[in-house]
Amino acid sequence: MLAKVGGELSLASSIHDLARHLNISIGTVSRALNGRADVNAETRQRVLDAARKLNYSPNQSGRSLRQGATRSIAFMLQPHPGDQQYGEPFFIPFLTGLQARLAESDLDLIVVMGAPGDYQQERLRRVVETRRADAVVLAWTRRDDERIDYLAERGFPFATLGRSRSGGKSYPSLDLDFEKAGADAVDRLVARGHRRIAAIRPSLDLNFGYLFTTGYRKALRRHGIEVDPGLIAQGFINEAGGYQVTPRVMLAKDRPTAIIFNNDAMALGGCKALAEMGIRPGQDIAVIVIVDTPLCRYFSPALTAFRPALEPMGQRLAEMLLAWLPAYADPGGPRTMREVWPLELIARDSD
Amino acid sequence: MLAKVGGELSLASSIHDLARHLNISIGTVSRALNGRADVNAETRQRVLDAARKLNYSPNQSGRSLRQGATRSIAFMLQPHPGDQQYGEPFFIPFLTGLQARLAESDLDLIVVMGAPGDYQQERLRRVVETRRADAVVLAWTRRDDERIDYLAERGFPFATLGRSRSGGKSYPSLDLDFEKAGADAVDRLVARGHRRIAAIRPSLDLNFGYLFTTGYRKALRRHGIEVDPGLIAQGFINEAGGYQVTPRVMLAKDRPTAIIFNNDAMALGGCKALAEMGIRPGQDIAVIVIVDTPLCRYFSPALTAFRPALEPMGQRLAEMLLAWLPAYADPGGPRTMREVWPLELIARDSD
DNA sequence: CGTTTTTCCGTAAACGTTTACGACAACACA
DNA sequence: TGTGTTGTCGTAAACGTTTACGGAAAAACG
Repeated sequence: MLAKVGGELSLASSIHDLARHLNISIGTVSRALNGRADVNAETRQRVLDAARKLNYSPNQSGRSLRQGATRSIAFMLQPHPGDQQYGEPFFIPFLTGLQARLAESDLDLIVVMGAPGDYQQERLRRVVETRRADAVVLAWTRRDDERIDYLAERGFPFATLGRSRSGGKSYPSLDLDFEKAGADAVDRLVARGHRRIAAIRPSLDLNFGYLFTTGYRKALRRHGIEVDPGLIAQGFINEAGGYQVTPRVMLAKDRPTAIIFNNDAMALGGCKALAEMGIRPGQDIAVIVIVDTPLCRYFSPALTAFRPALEPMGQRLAEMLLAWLPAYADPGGPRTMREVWPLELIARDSD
Repeated sequence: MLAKVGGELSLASSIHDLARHLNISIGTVSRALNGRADVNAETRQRVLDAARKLNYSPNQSGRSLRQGATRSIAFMLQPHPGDQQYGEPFFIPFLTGLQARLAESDLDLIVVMGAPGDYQQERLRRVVETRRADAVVLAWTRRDDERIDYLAERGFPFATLGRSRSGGKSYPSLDLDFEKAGADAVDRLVARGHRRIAAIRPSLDLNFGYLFTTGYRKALRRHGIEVDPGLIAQGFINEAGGYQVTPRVMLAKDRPTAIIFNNDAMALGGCKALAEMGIRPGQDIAVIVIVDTPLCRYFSPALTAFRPALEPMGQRLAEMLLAWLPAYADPGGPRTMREVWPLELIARDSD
């Protein structure tokens, strides 16, 4: 039963309409709807029925204002400088999980993207200061991340996908064990007889690049292999980066017999460069990718890669974040500070 | 100057604080901030200065409630049934453009994703009925799209990325000319001597799949080539779909000498299948992809593909949508109904 | 039957804005 | 001087909720 107002279909039916229709007060309607105890069972049923019939659902702006909570979480997708369009298939399943869990608690997901090179300080401020979201989720944390400093100082709730060096602050974070993956990749290659192993990675400023490199170096040393700086190359975290940079390690005095890519996009670009040099992954050189995507599986040859459980991670981080929000979780409940998830090796044909 | 309240850092400073601090009324403060004419120039300056000093920005919930507008737009990312995780690198640049333009008008972007197979009717209803967004952007429109019917019937503002068959409704939409791209691909292949041209596409229910197929068929007939159903295969719009389905057309009595893929992901899967059959794209068979991504460029051989201008499209659709929203545009301004953008051929090495 | 407790509901304030309205002073004009 | 106009600002209502509080009726208890 939508009211016709001035010839236009009125979308809104307010709690007042409902109350008037039922001949009871709006207070009672609200209490009935929100499952409060002090309302007669029969009354509640009548309210529920009427709400369904009148197609009523509470106006979110009204609720937000009254409760001081917007029921939405902002996800800050910070592009890496130098990154181009496309990219980030990585985030889609993560976001799927995140959004699914938030939706369960009736929370919306606001996505804030920045222009490349924009470090989002401004956009973040806007979200925080205008109270557009109850909390934010940060992705692609940097080793020193000013966003974290800002939020922590403000006391604004947040969670991060990825770790950061900034110490002393307490907030939920979820990360992948890039260090172990880097080490595992080396172990696997060494076990297969490789000694000259190259690494293609993004800026160390991106914490996962740093972690990966750390694992790579440690494992090499553990095997008594000297780390050759000529076998480590840094590029933009995309196809172009891998393409540009891979030839450098291949032109080292003593050619590597294996390459570890920190990223599927870099691997794709790198393999392109290899192909142009007449070098075939899986035959002439071993290739391992740290973050698996469908690309790795369907590339020819299929690329051995370390797979993250992205969708469950999204769900989990939402869970962790909610536990920190007094409005949505009981304050006494358990609150997890940080979790580091493993990457699962998917052995394929490239190494 | 943040006020300490009960030992906790108070994030909010309301318009009342500002007014008290300046010894003027909140009405004047509001008018000054919103650039109304009836406020003294000096007073306005004082307000602006104080707002900056006190770090004030208006609470969005309060504004929303009063103005009846949430200043946010919801983007519905509807997964195709059968689609898996990852996927949709396509949407990232589109979203980047969309969000950039919305941010210019101080609008936020809410992203609503659905579980695979979930047609989002429910999620859409929630957004509309709880007034969480002022408008909705639909993606991956289907030939008959119930979401469009729902929104149009409700009179809720929306725009679509992609066309739909549903007639008589007026709303802004932006689409790519898949029909022309399909035809152009055929033309190009025919010009290069091909007569047996296969097409790998998703369900015809997805409108772009339908449009592509239409263009493909028309062009073939125009060249006097009979359309062979055995050369058309339908699969899920992802790598697995292309992989599963491509062998079917290759096993036709009279083998195709060229394949057009409707999608980069399907192309990747298809090329994998081809590789396993010992068929090399660019040498043993010509391959063209309709929607270009970095994958096409960095694949070996680089895939000839039709490229969309995704980021500008995102901006444009935001623009078109805003023109339809009385709250954000002057009602007399020009309103565009539908635009169809071309896909640019990027000739590479696969055909 | 009187008192206390419980059950249920209405009243009204509050959240932070924006804005219609009116008031007042200053100014212009005749 | 009287009247009209303009410029500036304060007052208060309104947006749609939730919730603290109190009150009336019903139930429980002695």
